[in-house]
Amino acid sequence: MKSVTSNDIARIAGVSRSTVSRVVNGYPNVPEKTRRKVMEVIEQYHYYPQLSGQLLNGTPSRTIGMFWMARNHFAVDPLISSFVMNVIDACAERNYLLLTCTLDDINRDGSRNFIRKTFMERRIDAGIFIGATNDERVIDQLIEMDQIVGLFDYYHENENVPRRLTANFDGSTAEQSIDYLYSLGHRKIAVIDGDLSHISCVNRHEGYLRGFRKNNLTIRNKWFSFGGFHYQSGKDAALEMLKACGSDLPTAICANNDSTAFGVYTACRELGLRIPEDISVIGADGHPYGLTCSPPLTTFTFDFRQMFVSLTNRVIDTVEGKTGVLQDEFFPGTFVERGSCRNLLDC
Amino acid sequence: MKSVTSNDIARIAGVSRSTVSRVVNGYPNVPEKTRRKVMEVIEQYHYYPQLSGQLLNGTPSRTIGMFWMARNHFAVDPLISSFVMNVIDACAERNYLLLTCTLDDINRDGSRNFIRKTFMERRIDAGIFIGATNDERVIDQLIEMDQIVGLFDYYHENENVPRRLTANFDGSTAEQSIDYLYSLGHRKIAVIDGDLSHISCVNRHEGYLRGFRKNNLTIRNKWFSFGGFHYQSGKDAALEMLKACGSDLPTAICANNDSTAFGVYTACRELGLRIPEDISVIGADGHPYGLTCSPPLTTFTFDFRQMFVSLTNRVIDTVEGKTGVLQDEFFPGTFVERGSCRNLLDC
DNA sequence: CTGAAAGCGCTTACAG
DNA sequence: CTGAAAGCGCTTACAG
Repeated sequence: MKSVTSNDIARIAGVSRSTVSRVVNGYPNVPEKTRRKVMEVIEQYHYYPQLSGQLLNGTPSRTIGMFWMARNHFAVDPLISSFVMNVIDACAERNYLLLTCTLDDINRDGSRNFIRKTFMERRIDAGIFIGATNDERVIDQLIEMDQIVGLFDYYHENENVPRRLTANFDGSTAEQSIDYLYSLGHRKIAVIDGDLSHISCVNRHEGYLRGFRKNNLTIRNKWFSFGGFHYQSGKDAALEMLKACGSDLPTAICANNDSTAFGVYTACRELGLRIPEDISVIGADGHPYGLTCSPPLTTFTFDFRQMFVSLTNRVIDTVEGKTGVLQDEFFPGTFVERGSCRNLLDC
Repeated sequence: MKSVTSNDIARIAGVSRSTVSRVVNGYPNVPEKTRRKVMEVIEQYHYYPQLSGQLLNGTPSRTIGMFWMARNHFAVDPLISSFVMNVIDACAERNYLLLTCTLDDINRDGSRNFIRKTFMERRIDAGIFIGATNDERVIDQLIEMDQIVGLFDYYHENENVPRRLTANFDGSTAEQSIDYLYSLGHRKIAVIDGDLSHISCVNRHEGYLRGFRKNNLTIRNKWFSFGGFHYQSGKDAALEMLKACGSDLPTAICANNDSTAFGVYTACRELGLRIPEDISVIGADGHPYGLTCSPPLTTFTFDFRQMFVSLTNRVIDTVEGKTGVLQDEFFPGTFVERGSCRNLLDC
């Protein structure tokens, strides 16, 4: 089916293509009578201007990109899956579309090229990245190429880099985790760190260290172990760490995030350790499973909806040339005491 | 920054735009030496052909649309949020992008117009719909306009409508729910139906009725109540129904889906009814919360990842002109017995 | 093997 | 208020 063009509408309505364009774009210099005549034909023939012609004339695409730096990996996690819905909603509220894809392996040049291509093709007015490591060079390249980039959990030494918007976790929750456990009488505290190529994990790592020092706690190497972001890595790291401890077990474990904490739960169960009777666990994120797991997980919740809605709006503000847009934003965690930490002072 | 065009590349490489185009598109009739020369210039200047020019010549956009028939509504549900990640992954595997948006109110003409516009602008090669009601007329309009449409949970009287691909639930799980409860000795069974403007809910409703008839159970009006898709509607419907029952309570409740079942849990808790001691509950879907809620929910699980990956692939196959694509697919549920149904015959 | 030319559908000064 | 014309960046017959 040949689609109807502005030429067809112009011919049928008895005007020029210029006038059709003026009507479509709502320009004021068209008398009401002409406007009505043209609109009637447009509606009758279901005319919609094609994107290609508009793009060619520099009209913005009103589309935001969203790039996931891994594939077949996020759908299993309800928390991470919700991120994209938040961004979709936020875009839609501003009358933008979201164009998104997962990258199969960001370390392949093909993936980086694909990202650059999506920007340079002018498919999108800006792009948001999830899961970019601290040293991802494609980010810098895009900024150099004058592209607008939004980053979730991304390292930056310099604030206020033009066209770069960030949303990050306030890392002080890690220190507060140690304080809290200390206040419950815990002195032998282990840590399951996350993947330190992500800034949130680095910040939390340093927060744990501050907490240890502040409370004069011994930092034992064998109680520090490195996980990732996810359930399985938390489970593996906890199993390895707890087995290596022999009988000299920690009384509490700080997990880098809630998904990791759920892995710690499983590891403890496999080793016959009860939570919180034998060992306490504290997480960070506010994963929905934390409410219903057994025992419910004590953690710090973050308002992810707010984080993504704000980031998306700041990206769109920048696209639209607004000034004074807040470029770098840190979001605080809220402590939620549930049932996974034992008070040793009650004994 | 003025972006570099095929004209620039042609000039610098000392060839014509035609040759640049041939190199970019990998046509065979370019000698290796010319190809290398042009590729060098392309890489040096970071040249990427703009979408607008290609679109204008009829090149497909390699983009699939995904429309959510409600806004600010899905992010709260981890099951529904995962749908989009599955589609994103499936598109990415085929080297397609996903363009998606939520509609604020499908009953406004503006929303329908926005959908038509997104297709007609040629932004997308096809579109997938989530949450369309049985009688959504924009679907028929799109098919009439030769667009390719993928539908999740959508009614159809006629099979094999050209360019229409569907993914639906096998509705027999509802009948099996009744059979199962009957086998446990339940005779007083209530039903919380879903929103009957969605075909899955209609099919389940009819399945329940078949189950009642088959097992010679009385269908009492006051035990049939109508919820929606979500937690709150399930809770409200259950509260109303249970209060109306007075002392003549059902021994079991079939919830249209798991989210509704969780609402039933809350309603029962508020009324001081224990599950499964006082009342049994069975759901359908395989919601992740069903594993960790208390008691774990007996349900029928569906392989949503498979449903969405298959639907996406069939849509893309159709876009690419493959023949013999399976148009209408039903997916079976798998019974998973957990802890929410009591065996009355054990007493 | 390769270039000149036409054309895809739109918008925007420009001229009237 | 409105039309003719130029131009946006690409691809594709066509001619050589």
